[in-house]
Amino acid sequence: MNKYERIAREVKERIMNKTYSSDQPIPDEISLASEFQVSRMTMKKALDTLVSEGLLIRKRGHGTFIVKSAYHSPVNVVVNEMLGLTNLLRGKDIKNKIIAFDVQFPSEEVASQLFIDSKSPVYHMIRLRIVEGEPYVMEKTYMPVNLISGLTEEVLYGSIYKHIKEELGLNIVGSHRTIRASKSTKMDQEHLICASDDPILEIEQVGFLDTGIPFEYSFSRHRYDKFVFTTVNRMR
Amino acid sequence: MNKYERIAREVKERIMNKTYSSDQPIPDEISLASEFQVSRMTMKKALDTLVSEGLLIRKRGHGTFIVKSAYHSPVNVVVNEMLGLTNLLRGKDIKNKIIAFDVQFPSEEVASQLFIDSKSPVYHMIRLRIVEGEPYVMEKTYMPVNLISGLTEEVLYGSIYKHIKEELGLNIVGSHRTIRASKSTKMDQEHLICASDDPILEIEQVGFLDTGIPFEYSFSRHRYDKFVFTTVNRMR
DNA sequence: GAGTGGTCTAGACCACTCA
DNA sequence: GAGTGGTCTAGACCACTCA
Repeated sequence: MNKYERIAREVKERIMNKTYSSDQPIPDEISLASEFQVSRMTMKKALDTLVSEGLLIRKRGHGTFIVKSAYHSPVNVVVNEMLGLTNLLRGKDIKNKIIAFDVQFPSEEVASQLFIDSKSPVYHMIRLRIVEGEPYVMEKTYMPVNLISGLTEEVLYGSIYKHIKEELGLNIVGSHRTIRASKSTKMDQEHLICASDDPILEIEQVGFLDTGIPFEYSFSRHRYDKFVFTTVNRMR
Repeated sequence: MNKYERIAREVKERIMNKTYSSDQPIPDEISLASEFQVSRMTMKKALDTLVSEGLLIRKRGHGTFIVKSAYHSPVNVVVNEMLGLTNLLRGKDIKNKIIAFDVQFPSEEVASQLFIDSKSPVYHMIRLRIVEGEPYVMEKTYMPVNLISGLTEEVLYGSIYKHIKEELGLNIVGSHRTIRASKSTKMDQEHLICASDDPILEIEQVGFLDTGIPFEYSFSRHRYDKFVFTTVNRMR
């Protein structure tokens, strides 16, 4: 582990166990750098990671303060969902039901999001993810055939992300997401077993690889009572 | 403007106008640092800001790549909503309707989120924000009276954030948010003029100051057809 | 082995805050 | 004026990737 990661972990521990009181600033960068025997830049980097996690606030000329609401909740639960549901809910019983699986030419929208042309085929998949016997989310996913090869029903019953990482050796690094509320459709009601007036939390996502190339365009429709999305927002 | 900001802006411009092709990595750090006549650390910092905006991907031993989907959408539209609706929709005609405005002792949940005790009074406000004549969002907000003083109906008709910044001289720096889909209530239907089966996109937020102290706990209920939330997600 | 980005150092100067 | 964090430098060593 890097120095700054180790130090960030230690400082976080001190915040959480109240070694540092939230009534006053934590020690200044120079003192901390000296205590941990690192350069000031490294100390700053350690603190910056805690700032981006929403635990600390820094103010030039003033000091570094603990964000009181940091004590509350495990923050950013959902940021890891990019790992794939299989990974996010590791240890739970997850079953997949395949509702659709075919290959097609992309619509204009799909081609545009995946940066491919309209004659380049895509996989089209709809899966229902069932967690501990309860329907959780229905995912409609498009992936370019020439990038993500070898998808089979067997893969779809397991983890597509695992296939991409382990079989294809590709690195998934991020996504752009749009989150919205939506009315439930007949199809939602049937598969997610929800009432006609139950809303749906929809996440539209373009996932990309470490080459910057998009590999998936998907719509995940979640039961409104089983899913929330959390973020930390920091102004400049 | 700092060097790294100026350089980030220039590189972003080059990405957008296709000076750098997305088919191959952009020039390496050392070449760029030399071109811009800065140290490598500063060049790295400039590129890191573009990575966090979702425009670039970096891969050790390999290079720095353009994220193709970056060309698409203006990313992170909503991150700035912390500025307050008045600021976000600057130039539009925004009217506020005050549905409730009183002072009360906080519930256990409110006291806990605001880190105050249950005998410390809070403002309780419900406002309907009307944009260009159309109801847009209904906000229920709690603020500690001993921190955010001087709220009046006049302030509520304008911008509370402006009051906090300009009259009280406090600095708003961030928030923790939870986003969910919700059924519409009778009250939503009445004020947001929506149908009984229209869903609501709800954002629960704890906002905090540069001292780390929470100053607001709010629930914003948005019409599902007028609001989406966008994020950039990056794995480590 | 050559090229890439990641981390780290030991300093410097500066902007901002408070007294 | 003393104390704080923000930026910047000119180097160093390293881990990773590809050929």
